[in-house]
Amino acid sequence: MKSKSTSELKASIHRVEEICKSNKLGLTEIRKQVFEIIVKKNKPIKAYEILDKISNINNKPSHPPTVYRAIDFLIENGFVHKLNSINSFVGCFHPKAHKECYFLICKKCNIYQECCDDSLKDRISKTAIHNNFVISNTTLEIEGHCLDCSQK
Amino acid sequence: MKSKSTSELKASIHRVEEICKSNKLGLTEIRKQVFEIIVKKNKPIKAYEILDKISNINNKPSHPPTVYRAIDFLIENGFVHKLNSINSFVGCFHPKAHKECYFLICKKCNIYQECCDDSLKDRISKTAIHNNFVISNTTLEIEGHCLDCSQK
DNA sequence: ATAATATATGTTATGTTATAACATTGCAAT
DNA sequence: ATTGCAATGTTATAACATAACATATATTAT
Ligand SMILES: [Zn+2]
Ligand SMILES: [Zn+2]
Ligand SMILES: [Zn+2]
Ligand SMILES: [Zn+2]
Repeated sequence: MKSKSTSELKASIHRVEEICKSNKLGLTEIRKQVFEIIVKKNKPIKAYEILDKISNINNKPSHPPTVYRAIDFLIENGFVHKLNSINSFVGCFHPKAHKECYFLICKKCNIYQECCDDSLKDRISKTAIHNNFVISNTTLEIEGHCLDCSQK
Repeated sequence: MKSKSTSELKASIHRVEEICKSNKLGLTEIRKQVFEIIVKKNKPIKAYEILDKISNINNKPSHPPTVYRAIDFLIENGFVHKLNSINSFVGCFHPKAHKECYFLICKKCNIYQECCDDSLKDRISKTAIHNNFVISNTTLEIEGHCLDCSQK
């Protein structure tokens, strides 16, 4: 459950800029700010915490729709994920590389780990097929304690 | 994605009563009412819909804490699951038989299917072990369309 | 360049989901 | 009877999210 280095964070931001440029996606100032806030936090972050930070950065109060719209854009384009079990958002460090990924979330220190496991994806899609079910979205979130926190 | 018959629903309610009796769990009137409302709905149900129904049943307004407390009791004892991706609750039809189960949720007709798949559980727990992670709770929710709805 | 169009943001208000805090009740053990 | 405990009632508010409409900014067509 390693945390991200500064260079990884910068690379992540740069990658999003590139993807938006080449796909003609409007990465506006607000959307960029929201993405940066999310990846720099490096832990699951809540919408209203983002709202506070945006307000501070721009020296004027922003409002919930501003933040939620930016989040929607980022999620739609695979740059950010929502963790439904904790109403929080995290940056994706391998956008466009996956459809389903899953998350280990430490309840104590709030650190998280995004994982991709093809065999897990396979099992899930086999189950879906077996049930004649067409998947549009998968939520797989594992809450518990990371090594550090479970040893304390 | 078959729906439950009346007898299955009754059996489910009866089973909870038995489990509570033998485990000395206080299945109070309100808790029982909430459980019945959830299983009879037979689709994911929202807390405030339960609240309305409880108020009607008892001919007096109930309040959110009443419902949320009952839900907490039912979840703690494995009788009910929360679907985090849609802020809704469903009855469990095999309580005590599992730790992790997962859900196929149709976005259109709102029907759901609870599944248990040992190989899936195994994969998840292997990932957790590999990451030195101690699981306390797993959320696996698959949204999409059921056979009927994807054919329409 | 100008107008038309689409996209994004600002703003106000409100809807939805969930919990904190404290009072009251009912019941069982001493 | 008194204490203790578990559950519920009650009031208020916290936390999360969106509807609706106004305004601004960027793109495109003329
Ligand atoms: Zn991702
Ligand atoms: Zn931790
Ligand atoms: Zn279950
Ligand atoms: Zn359906």
